[in-house]
Amino acid sequence: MMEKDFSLLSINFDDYAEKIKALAHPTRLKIVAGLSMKNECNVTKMAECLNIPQPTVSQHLNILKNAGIIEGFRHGNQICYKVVDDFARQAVSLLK
Amino acid sequence: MMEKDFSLLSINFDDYAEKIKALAHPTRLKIVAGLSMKNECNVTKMAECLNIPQPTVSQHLNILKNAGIIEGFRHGNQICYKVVDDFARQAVSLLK
DNA sequence: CGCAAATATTCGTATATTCTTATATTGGAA
DNA sequence: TTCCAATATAAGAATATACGAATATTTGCG
Repeated sequence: MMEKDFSLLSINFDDYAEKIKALAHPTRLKIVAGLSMKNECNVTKMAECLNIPQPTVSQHLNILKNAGIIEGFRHGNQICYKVVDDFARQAVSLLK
Repeated sequence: MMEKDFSLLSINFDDYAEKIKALAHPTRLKIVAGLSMKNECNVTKMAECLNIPQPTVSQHLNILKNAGIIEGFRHGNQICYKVVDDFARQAVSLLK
């Protein structure tokens, strides 16, 4: 099955699985969906909008960051996160 | 952030997260990618191609089935699985 | 410096996943 | 019916995840 599908051979399934795992949580999916519309957002605002504690948001952001999906940019006091991964952006754009 | 994005309000993030979680494993990703090219495949062949034990494959197939991503059709002795979920098909088509 | 706001980290516990091994079920053929 | 191949299920150990609570770090400002 797999050996003969040449087009699949170049895909790094481990890397994608890791990225997908980072997206596989309602809160993180909301964060990425929200960020890919808003362009960027700081942590406190996300925590308010999602109505969950700030440390929990930071933990989710860290998971997304480690997966290479988002990056944070400091603006003075606060840190604005934005989506930097094309696959994640495209995947989230499939949601409806 | 979230409240004002009307286009996000209709998305069921819990359902999608569950589906995405089912895809968030290298083996399951390979299975879905393989099936969406091959159209269908039985369990023994998948186990051979992926080089993993048959019970492990069955367990992964069960996870994908419970998430509504694949369905199995019995052909005599064996069961052929195929992808029946559009989101999963589209998501996997993003891999490269 | 010293304080307050924004964000990150740590830790403990509860729960979920993954994989292996062993066993059960189902269908076809002799 | 009996055997074999294909598939599924069960049980248990190891590992990973999730989340709340407490604490730490960083930055800007007076």
